[in-house]
Amino acid sequence: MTPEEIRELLAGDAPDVAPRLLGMRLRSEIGGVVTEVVLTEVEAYTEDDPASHAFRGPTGRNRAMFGRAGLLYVYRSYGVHWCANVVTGAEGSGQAVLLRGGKVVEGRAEVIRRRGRTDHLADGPGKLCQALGITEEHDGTDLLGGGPIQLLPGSPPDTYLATPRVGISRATEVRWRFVAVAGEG
DNA sequence: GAGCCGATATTCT
DNA sequence: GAATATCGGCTCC
Repeated sequence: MTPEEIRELLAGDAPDVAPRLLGMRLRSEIGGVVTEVVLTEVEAYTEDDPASHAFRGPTGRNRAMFGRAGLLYVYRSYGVHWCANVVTGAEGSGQAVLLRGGKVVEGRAEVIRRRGRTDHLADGPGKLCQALGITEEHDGTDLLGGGPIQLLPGSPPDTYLATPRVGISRATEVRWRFVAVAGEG
């Protein structure tokens, strides 16, 4: 799968794109140090979704969500953690897929150093960002343009679950959280 | 393992 | 002033 093919895939709607991100790899190269995870848990957020940051239109924080498919949207959660999303859909539509968790496959020693522990390295959105060193400086960067944060093809899981999303109070009935079950890499 | 709680930027009421 | 797309440390099983 080429970067062009991934971009084409990401131009679809977030709920369709999200499960296809499972098994793909997210790689970061910061200061010459490479760390990489395989994505195992994601959530879709769309333009007409009351739980989405884009629901009330563009703001200073969410402007990256309205860019072209394949951009990275980074926001601060609870004033403490960073969370990363892949922008999907047509430019200006305000969709994204939240990257909720992954499995470290490269640069494990560096991830342990960044996280300050040896377990639960990237099993949550804030942890995944800390593991890869993703911060506000990467907000709006292109994941398919050879930048420091890259989305690469991988092996899709054998199966995945679709469940309600986590940590939200509106539109809780849609099952737009996708979790890899087996063969995640 | 489950439940409580503090940290705190951005947005909304 | 309140809520939020969280996490880690603590307590009590």
